[in-house]
Amino acid sequence: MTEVAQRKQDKIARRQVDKFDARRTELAVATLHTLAELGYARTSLREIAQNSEFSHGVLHYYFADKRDLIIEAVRQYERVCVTKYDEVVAHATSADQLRDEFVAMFFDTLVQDATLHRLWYDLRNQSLYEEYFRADVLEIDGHREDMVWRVITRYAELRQATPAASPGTAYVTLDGVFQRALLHHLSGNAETVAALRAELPDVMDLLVKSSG
Amino acid sequence: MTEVAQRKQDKIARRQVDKFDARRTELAVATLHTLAELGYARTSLREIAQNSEFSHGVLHYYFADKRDLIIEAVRQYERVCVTKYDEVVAHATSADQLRDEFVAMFFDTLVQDATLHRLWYDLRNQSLYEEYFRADVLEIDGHREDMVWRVITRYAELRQATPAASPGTAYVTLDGVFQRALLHHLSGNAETVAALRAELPDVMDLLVKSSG
DNA sequence: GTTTTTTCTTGACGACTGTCCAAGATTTTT
DNA sequence: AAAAATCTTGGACAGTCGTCAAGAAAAAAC
Repeated sequence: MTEVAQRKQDKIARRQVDKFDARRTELAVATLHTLAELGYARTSLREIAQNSEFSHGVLHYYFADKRDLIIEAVRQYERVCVTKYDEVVAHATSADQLRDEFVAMFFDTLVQDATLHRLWYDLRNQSLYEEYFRADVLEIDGHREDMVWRVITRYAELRQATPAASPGTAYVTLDGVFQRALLHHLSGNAETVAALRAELPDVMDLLVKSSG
Repeated sequence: MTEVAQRKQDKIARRQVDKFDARRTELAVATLHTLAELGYARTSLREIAQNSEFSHGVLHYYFADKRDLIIEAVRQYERVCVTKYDEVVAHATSADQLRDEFVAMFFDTLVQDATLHRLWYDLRNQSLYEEYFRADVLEIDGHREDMVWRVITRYAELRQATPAASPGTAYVTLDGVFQRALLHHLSGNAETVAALRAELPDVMDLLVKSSG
């Protein structure tokens, strides 16, 4: 085969791979939405297919089995949800501003992306029972911790203070508040959510201490 | 009917009810263990029956349906797990002792009752998708918060300090540490668990402040 | 335009699910 | 000892599940 023909072949092969991957991603996104709506326990392949424009059989053309599909959906979640607060951090010029905008973003995504967030907690928990996507969960959890840490260190910096807790503690605290707010939001308990919102600035201040 | 005969009838009726309830409880406990082992998504009635000494048909004699059974299992969980730390609180005579024994108990139950704890988080999360046992979940969550608050207030008292956070914040923080420790424990990540253990005293101190 | 390759649909499979029920076993009451 | 009430079994039921394969449809290559 000539060099030119070889290059042409490669280009075709690459295009096919790209197309294949694009469809995989498309189906993984449909899976993500179905999971968010129904939860891990109630999501079937036929239901996923109905949330796409294909029939259920196609899923086994693009994925080895259900696990393979769910792993890909988890990775889609990662791409979506782990840089939410970075623009707030980059944009804020004072501690009060960062705090206020963080709180606003926190409760905005709580309401806006509630089903996606409950899916995250569902998946993290399922990984306690089945190992097959645990590695992805741990990776995402790490990225979430990093994101929280960027917020807290920047907040401390603007306050001319230092963090009062480790990255891990800061993460589980804010994540705990979020989990609780999500539970009460989905339970229709608006006043509890409002109380958590009013309290979140105090929680942030708890995580930094004034003196260096 | 004479008064005596009436009383006798009542006694019989009560005995029957007691027996019925005893069997219900027995089956609910078997359900709880099956759920802890397999998780909500993978627990079937036949599997539950196999973890008891009865056949699967009997479950519909004592419970209206699967939901009814799971609700009862959730309530069994509540009876088991929400007074763990009270003896530590009652027994401790110094802040250091309370802190050390709390940490010890914390990581003891983490390992000892790991499957039961992961079930709790699973059920709390399922209640974000289905409403039918959400009330029980919220009640249990409240009891867990109360328990944590008893620990923290007593710890602050012994330290001659006051709590630095609200009951809710204190709860989500310690519960967040626990969730994270559980995840890494079940992932076989012993050194991360050890790090969380080493850090837990600092987290407790974060939740109380020295000056009144 | 025809052949080849890729993509997708449809229907079937065996296994499993919650639910219900007829029948029998067991216990309690008379 | 007979009768009645209670308890338990095991199988049938209508669905649903993940998986797979044969063939239709579409796209690409020639």
